[in-house]
Amino acid sequence: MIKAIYGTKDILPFDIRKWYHLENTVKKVFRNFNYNEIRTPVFEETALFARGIGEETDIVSKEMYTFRDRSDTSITLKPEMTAGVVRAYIEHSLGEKQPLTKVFYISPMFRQERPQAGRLRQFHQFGAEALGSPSPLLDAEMIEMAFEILRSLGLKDLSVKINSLGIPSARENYKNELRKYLSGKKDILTEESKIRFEKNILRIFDSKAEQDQEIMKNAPLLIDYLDDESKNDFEVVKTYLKNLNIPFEVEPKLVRGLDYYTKTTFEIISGKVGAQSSLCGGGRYDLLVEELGGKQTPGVGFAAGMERILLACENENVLNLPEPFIDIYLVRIENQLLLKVSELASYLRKNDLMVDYDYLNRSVKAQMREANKMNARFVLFIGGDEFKNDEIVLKDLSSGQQENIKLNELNKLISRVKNYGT
RNA sequence: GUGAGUAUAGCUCAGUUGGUCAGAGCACCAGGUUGUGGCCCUGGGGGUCGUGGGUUCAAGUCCCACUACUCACCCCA
Repeated sequence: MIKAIYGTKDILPFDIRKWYHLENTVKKVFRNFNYNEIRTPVFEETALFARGIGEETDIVSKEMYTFRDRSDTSITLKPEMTAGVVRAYIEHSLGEKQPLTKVFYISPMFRQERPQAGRLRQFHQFGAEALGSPSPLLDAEMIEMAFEILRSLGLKDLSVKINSLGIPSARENYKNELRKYLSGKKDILTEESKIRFEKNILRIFDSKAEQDQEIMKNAPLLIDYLDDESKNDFEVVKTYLKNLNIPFEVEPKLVRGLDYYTKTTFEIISGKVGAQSSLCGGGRYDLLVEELGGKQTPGVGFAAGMERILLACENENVLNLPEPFIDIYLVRIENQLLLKVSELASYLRKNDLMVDYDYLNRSVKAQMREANKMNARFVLFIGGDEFKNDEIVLKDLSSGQQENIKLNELNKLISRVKNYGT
């Protein structure tokens, strides 16, 4: 048997409602903030991600689905969306058409990691990017949108963590301080962290190993070494968040693993989804557009993991979706009336009703069971004496009441069905 | 890449120290007076117990290998 690729999941018909619900919530919130959707290809030239995300990052160095196509071009399935959005922004000169570009996306992403709860190899993210303004107002807006989406889904067990990484020169100064602090203690770090010491010293803060955490507890904090501008912007972000009643914690050890972040970074964590608790993360990236060959353009954005959010919704039991139903199930009393049934179904469907009927030549009883299972509001009987008198029988399944309707008065039937429950 | 755990019907799982152990519930199908559902009752289909070896008179039940899946590390959404 051929099975789905390791780390990929089918979204089956009875699960799709959850996805529609999530997607609709996402689109609604983004629309209210006037973000428009952008769709970029699922694959890009490998160089885009290598330059955008950073060669040394885990994503680029060991998690990308990279292959050569028949023209020997190195292609990569997108592991995140920001690089592609920025590429499109530059390629289509969006910055020339309007000073500020606000976009959102909903898309599958691909990373070859070991799957576990809340982590797949093909997974889905929604997110937003705002390009063209350095204003910390937009940083706060990103957090607000993400929080608003999660909140309107009904999630409660959330915590917002924010930090500032500062501008690169300030960060370099800080890294030197950190190197000084760690130089004498290097030997007691884990092997992993020794490598980080060389490659990306900030990431040592991410380590969950106790011995590392013990050492890092007293390490100098980036937030104390920020440049004045970053410090000021960070204060503005906090002021706005407070004003918006969004609870947050400053987490000085929050380090984003992508190279492009500057200044504000943030993360929203759920206490209900297992080890992969980060539902969304993002931050400012004022140097990325230039890095990818565009004009100097500040940007800020975030991405959220949809599987994780749905997991959180299930574990918090907040997804109270209405039962699916159909309007009418056509029950055929005599099998030779199939042609008439299909004609009626077609007519009713054209009148915007959800209609189904039996395709398996089953008994009336079986057809009724099927109607009940599909949560049909009405059943329409076709056949018998009534049909000989040009009538069909409409039955309201919740009350059990039936009424005969003339075949030339179908409008009456349609309005009856459409006014169900009113 | 590292570690741990699991693997019995479509799904969730029982199967005691190896000897009627191939089961239950749900789901599915058919019937319960010949044209009408939800509840209930009766019956039915469906599994070489992940795969391959081994131990034994006898193996879902013990041992080994392989494969798949799950969780965690790592990393991130």
